[in-house]
Amino acid sequence: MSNYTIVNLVASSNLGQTLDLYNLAAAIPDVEYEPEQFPGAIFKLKEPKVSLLLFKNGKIIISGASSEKDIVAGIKKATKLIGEIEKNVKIKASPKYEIVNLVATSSLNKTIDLFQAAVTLDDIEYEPEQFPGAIIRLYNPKITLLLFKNGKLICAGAKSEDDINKSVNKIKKLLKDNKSE
Amino acid sequence: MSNYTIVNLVASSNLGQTLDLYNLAAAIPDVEYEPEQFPGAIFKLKEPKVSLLLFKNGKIIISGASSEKDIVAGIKKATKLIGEIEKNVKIKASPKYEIVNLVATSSLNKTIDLFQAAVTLDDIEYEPEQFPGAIIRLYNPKITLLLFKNGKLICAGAKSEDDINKSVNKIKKLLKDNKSE
DNA sequence: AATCTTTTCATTATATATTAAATATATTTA
DNA sequence: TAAATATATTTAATATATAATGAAAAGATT
Repeated sequence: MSNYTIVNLVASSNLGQTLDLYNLAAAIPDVEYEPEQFPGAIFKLKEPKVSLLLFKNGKIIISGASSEKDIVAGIKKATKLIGEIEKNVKIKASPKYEIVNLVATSSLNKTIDLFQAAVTLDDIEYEPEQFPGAIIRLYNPKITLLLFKNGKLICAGAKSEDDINKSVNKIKKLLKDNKSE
Repeated sequence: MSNYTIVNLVASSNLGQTLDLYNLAAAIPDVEYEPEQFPGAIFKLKEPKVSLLLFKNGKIIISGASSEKDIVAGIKKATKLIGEIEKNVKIKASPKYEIVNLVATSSLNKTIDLFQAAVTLDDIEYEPEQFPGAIIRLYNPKITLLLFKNGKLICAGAKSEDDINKSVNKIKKLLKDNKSE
């Protein structure tokens, strides 16, 4: 089992009702809507601290949570506030949603020679001038890792915690012999 | 007496002989000369770690030292290396030089409300969007201070340590009543 | 059919911005 | 033609921006 910390969850859901985004933005101070800039309205909640993207067709995206609990709480709270304006929108006890992206941090607990890693591994990009971390792509599970020379890493694109576990274990194995002075 | 740390000394001196900068750059690897870019040649020493600007007329500028000892050592070492190329240049036991700028850091040991300082003091500029520190100009001695909200400050433009002492004491007095929450 | 727009989050390194001073060139402004 | 600014060197302080990753959504643009 690997050690990691989930730092961001992104989920999609559907309110099942069309939304009048202009109306919502006018009625709720925390809703920003600039259709010229982006077709979705932005709804920022303080507690739980998550951001929602609201679309005309009722689909929504929730991001910024670090647990599924906050995803659910965020959907419920937003639904409640939206429901006060748009009468057709109802709060559900167990809103359906799908986790589309999970971002986590972890550490190999040793410094890494990224130049060496760049020649040892296959799907790795390392351009220190452009970005200080190396970009490693794994294909099963399909996730992308950002690896830094102090051994800290970011795992992005996971659909489940199992994906994170597998990829952290995989990269640990791949870099078992990486030695930095 | 105030607490401060000298972080940079700039001094000017004169070798008393004209220099062939092209020749020096060709003979000494650490001398860079690009007349299109700057009329002086740049001579970087590792020990002591100082940089010298060499001009055709023999005048030189030494910067990067944190003590006069390093200024003297830097002039002697550079003179020796230059003397091996330019035979007229001689090493002096006590080279003459003038300290033209002294930069020091210090601290008021308390956080400062820079917005409040900006309205309380006279010759102060504070534009946080542009630079996080406030710029304070003192006229006797004529030095400029950069003051940060954590109380740390930089004193630039001093000709002597006495100038630093006086200005740090002065700003301490001026900000005696500045209270930050 | 791609790519851009926006939101979130961790990570790290680098760049920017500012100050003073001397030096000596070129360029720009008045 | 005189004065001012640009070039380059050094040094501390600090805040902010950038770079890159992934994913969904629905528009506009290429």
